[in-house]
Amino acid sequence: MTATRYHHGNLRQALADAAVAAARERGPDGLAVRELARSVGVSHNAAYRHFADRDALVGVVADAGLAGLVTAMDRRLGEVTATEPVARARARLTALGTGYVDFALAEPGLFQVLFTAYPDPPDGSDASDPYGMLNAALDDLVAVGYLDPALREGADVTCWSAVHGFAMLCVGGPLRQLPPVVRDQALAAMLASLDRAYGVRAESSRAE
Amino acid sequence: MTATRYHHGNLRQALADAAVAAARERGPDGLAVRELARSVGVSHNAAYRHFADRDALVGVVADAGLAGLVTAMDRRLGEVTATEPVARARARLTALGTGYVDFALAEPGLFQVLFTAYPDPPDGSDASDPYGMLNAALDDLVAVGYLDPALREGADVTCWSAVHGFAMLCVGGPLRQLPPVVRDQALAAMLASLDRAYGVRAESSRAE
DNA sequence: CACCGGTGTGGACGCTGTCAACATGCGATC
DNA sequence: GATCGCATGTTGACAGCGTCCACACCGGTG
Repeated sequence: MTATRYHHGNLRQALADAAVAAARERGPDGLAVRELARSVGVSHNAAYRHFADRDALVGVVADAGLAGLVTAMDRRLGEVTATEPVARARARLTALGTGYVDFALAEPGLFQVLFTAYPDPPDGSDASDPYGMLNAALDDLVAVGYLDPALREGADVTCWSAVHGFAMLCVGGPLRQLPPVVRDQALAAMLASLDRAYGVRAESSRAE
Repeated sequence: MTATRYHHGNLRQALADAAVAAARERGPDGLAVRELARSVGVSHNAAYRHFADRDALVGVVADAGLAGLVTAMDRRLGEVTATEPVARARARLTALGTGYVDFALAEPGLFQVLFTAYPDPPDGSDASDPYGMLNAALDDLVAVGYLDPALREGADVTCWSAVHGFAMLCVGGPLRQLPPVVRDQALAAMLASLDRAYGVRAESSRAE
């Protein structure tokens, strides 16, 4: 335990912890540098020895949120029991979406902070990033022959958009009052729609 | 012209106009009561004769945003030329989505303000409300025989989520840097996916 | 003409983020 | 082992914010 190292404690970590706690309870607006400093028993401005400005502190909370999001998605991924390749790949895509919304609903404060300060444009190939996880799942869906390769491009943005929009509408958005039961049914219907949209061969996508 | 009626002008309208202008240029954070008062040449606190608090002023901007959103959706609706009922209903749903994103990208500030203060839970039956417009389009899709009635429930939330999520990710979100061309293609792909998901008969939605 | 109430003003309080100057004490150096 | 430097923490200040209160104005009503 290297708790009380320097002058007082290891302030940086203490502030980060307090910031995450505050964000969980009161969302993005609950993150005030002065109040956090006060809450860890240190005078204002001390925080500025460890964080360039408020945004840097928010960034740390965003990182924590991102980690939580990944964890929630991983948890759902782990619950997939199907072994038949196609069924498994489809279930895994749905699991990712469910985990995403799980996190948003369980940690609305962190979720909101995360998307006011998302750690820069994801390249989509990092498997420890939500976007990377999604891409991997979609690639897998192609590999097992369920997703038409012609529909692969843009599928990532489509899936992310659907799930993200659902979360945003339900967390502080216009659908915030939706009863949990209805909400869960709507989510299931949405994920089923995506599954359906991607399981169909391209010839039926003729427009006009 | 009833411009200078009372003491000075009709302050309420002047403040509302200034607020909308500020929101357009600098988003939700650009809405400061004191600054708005200053910008219309009146001392701070004067605004409090016309708006209970800052939230009330933000609400006015949100209303303006909502109106703009409806206008953008209506515009796209008006561009639909198809006459064959099924093709027309499908095109109208896609048009609504396109209009929604049009507005978000053209007026990111208003769009963001709108969704930090959405005028209370929409009941979905008002045809001058975006959610109502969406529901009407979906009902129409059922009426013309394209959308399976069994899939109608939840379709509203699915469509709204997809389009809203796309807008949020592209406006200040992780996908804010997406090149416009790629962005437009992704949107088209998403709308096509929704169209596909709803045009398919239910028997293919068997899971597991 | 007097007055009353809707409207605008000025001042104050407490909160915020951030900068500058000052104090403190750990750890490396002589 | 004493000393010095630098990272760390403190105090004070400034500008900006939202909001409350007391006061000033002025137009329409009695």
